[in-house]
Amino acid sequence: MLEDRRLAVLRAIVEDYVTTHEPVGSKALVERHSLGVSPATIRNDMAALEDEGYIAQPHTSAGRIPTDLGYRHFVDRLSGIKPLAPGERRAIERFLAGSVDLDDVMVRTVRLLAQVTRQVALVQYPSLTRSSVRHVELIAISTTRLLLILVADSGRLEQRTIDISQPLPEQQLADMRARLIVDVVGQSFSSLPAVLESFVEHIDAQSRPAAVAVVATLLDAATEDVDERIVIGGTAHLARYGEEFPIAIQPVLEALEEQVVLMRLMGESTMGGVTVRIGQETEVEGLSSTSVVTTRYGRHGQELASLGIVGPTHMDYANTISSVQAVAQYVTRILEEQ
Amino acid sequence: MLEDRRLAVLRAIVEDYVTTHEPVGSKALVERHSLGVSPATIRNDMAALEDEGYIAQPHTSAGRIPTDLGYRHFVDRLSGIKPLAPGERRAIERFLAGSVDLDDVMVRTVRLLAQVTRQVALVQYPSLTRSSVRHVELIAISTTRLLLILVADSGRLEQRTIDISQPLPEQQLADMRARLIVDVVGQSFSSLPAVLESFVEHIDAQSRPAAVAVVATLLDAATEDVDERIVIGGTAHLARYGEEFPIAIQPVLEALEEQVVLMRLMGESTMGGVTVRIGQETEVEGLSSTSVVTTRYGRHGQELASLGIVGPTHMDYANTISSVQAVAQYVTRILEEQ
DNA sequence: TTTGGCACTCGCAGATCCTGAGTGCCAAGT
DNA sequence: ACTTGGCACTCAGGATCTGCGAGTGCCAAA
Repeated sequence: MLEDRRLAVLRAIVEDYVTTHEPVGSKALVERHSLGVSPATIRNDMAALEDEGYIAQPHTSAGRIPTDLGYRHFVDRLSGIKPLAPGERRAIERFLAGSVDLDDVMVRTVRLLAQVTRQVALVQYPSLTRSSVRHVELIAISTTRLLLILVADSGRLEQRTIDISQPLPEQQLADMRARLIVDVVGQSFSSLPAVLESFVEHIDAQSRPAAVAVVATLLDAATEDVDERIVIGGTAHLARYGEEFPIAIQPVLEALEEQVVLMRLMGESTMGGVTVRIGQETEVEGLSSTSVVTTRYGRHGQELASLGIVGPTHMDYANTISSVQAVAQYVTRILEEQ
Repeated sequence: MLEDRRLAVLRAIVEDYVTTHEPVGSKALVERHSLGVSPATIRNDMAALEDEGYIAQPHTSAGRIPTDLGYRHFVDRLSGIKPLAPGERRAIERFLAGSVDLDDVMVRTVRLLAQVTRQVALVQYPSLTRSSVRHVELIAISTTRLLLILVADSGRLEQRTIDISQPLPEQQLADMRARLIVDVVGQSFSSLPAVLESFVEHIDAQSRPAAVAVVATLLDAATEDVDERIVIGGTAHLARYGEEFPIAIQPVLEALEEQVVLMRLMGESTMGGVTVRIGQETEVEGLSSTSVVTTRYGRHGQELASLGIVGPTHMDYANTISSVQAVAQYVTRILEEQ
């Protein structure tokens, strides 16, 4: 009972702070929520909550604001995910429907996510290692230069140019291409090293050197996960707070330009469900006063990559979480149609 | 003589303001520059310059700051472009050298440009309409679905999926692909509508519907310039000023998210040389207190697209212009090597 | 045309004061 | 064992005031 009320108080504080962005006091709390007790009682509870580290005072004689821990508790106890309004669902669907290719899907998704959540949005390109080869193409663009194109079933395209020491006769190139297609199409990218192990041996001794170069380049492209691409959008939303709140935008923008940081944020998502990292939990210097909400999206049950948002710790978690989840679902659906 | 000194004063004011970011007064001016006259004289000149609209006072009893017009005059009279330091040149070269594909070149370029100029950098992907077709590929990904891949000689890749009403026999697909390659490879994208006019007629009546769909999609992809992609980097530099100066970052960030705005900025560059748009000249609401410096880059003498930076009007124009130009030159070189 | 002199303006920084929201604690009430 | 009204206390933020000094415009003399 007593515990119950305390949690109700914490919840009320978070809710009020999220909407007003101002420290919330005991009196305001009882007025805005029907807690059925007097301010003095609330004050006792607040003192307790402060001792436990869920809320804090910016200074004496100001109201309380939730700490990272406070938000964490609030988020963990978030009952069900709010379903989106039908209008919103339709808007999302329409927004994504006209995409012509993967780049287009990514760009539209990031814009959509930024717009719906009114936060900075991040969308990671589908990982190659989790995709399969839809097609591979080998083209001569000069006598000593080949162009290798990889098409993933997720729609991702990769290209590499390959310098070969000696010209490769047309027929040999055609053979190699055919052989490559047979060996590789339909295989998962992660299995390519094994699949291609003996590739070179089946090639004419004469064009072995070229084959070696091709295999090396292909494997390089297929496993290059370090360089995964991430699209960012809605950075203008950062400035919206910027002026008024203790969020210096510069460190945030700087963090968002660090590929490494982004990969960490997007990569660590737990499988299934939505991951919320609050304040310090992001473990990124510049993001210590922001929260990161991510989830995975996929294709035919396979999880391909992550998307999510970055916003101030005092965001509307309930709505944000459901929006992120909804967008992920729709992207999944769109990708399956492609 | 008198005119000469006035211009020297304007120049001095711009230079001082650019370094200190504080209104500059007559006394400080004579101290920092060897103008050989007294402050009182300078004051007269300043009054004249103010009448002509080159400088302004934020308030009575403060120094003067240059107006857009003042910067414009200063920039127009910028003698020669400063060459970069050899160290800088080498750094640029090294930075770009390791690129594996076009995406990589674009991303590296935007980072480089942001880093060198310490401003927000913009890089536009090579325009399709100004490129030629290096290769075209047509792949069946299901019985009623084709994948069309276009490779531009600039390294750009485009893909489209095509739904066909009836399955297309393998041989027919191969024929169409071969025919397409013969007709299209080496042609400029802008000539494709003419080149493909009679394509359908040379195709078996049986697979005409598919051919029609393919041609339509191909032309659609080839002429879709509205949707040109632009990479942005270094937005964190905006915040560097942000707090201290009358640049509200939000409108700038918002402007940078508008595809239309970006296209206008990048598109209007005059051929050859560097374009500088100062303040209001950008003709973009949110960018009225920023300047935009752009230039074109290309490949084998052909201008493909633009790159440039966005920064506060009080930037170091001399250095910025030469950096932008230098980066454009190196990108051009790198693209030619690919 | 330049220059020194001089009165004038006005933004800014610092100091001071005041108000009110919000607290913690205590003693009384249930 | 909680809850509650009362009360003294704290302190951030806004309002007001003041003095300083940078910088100006103008004028008369060189």
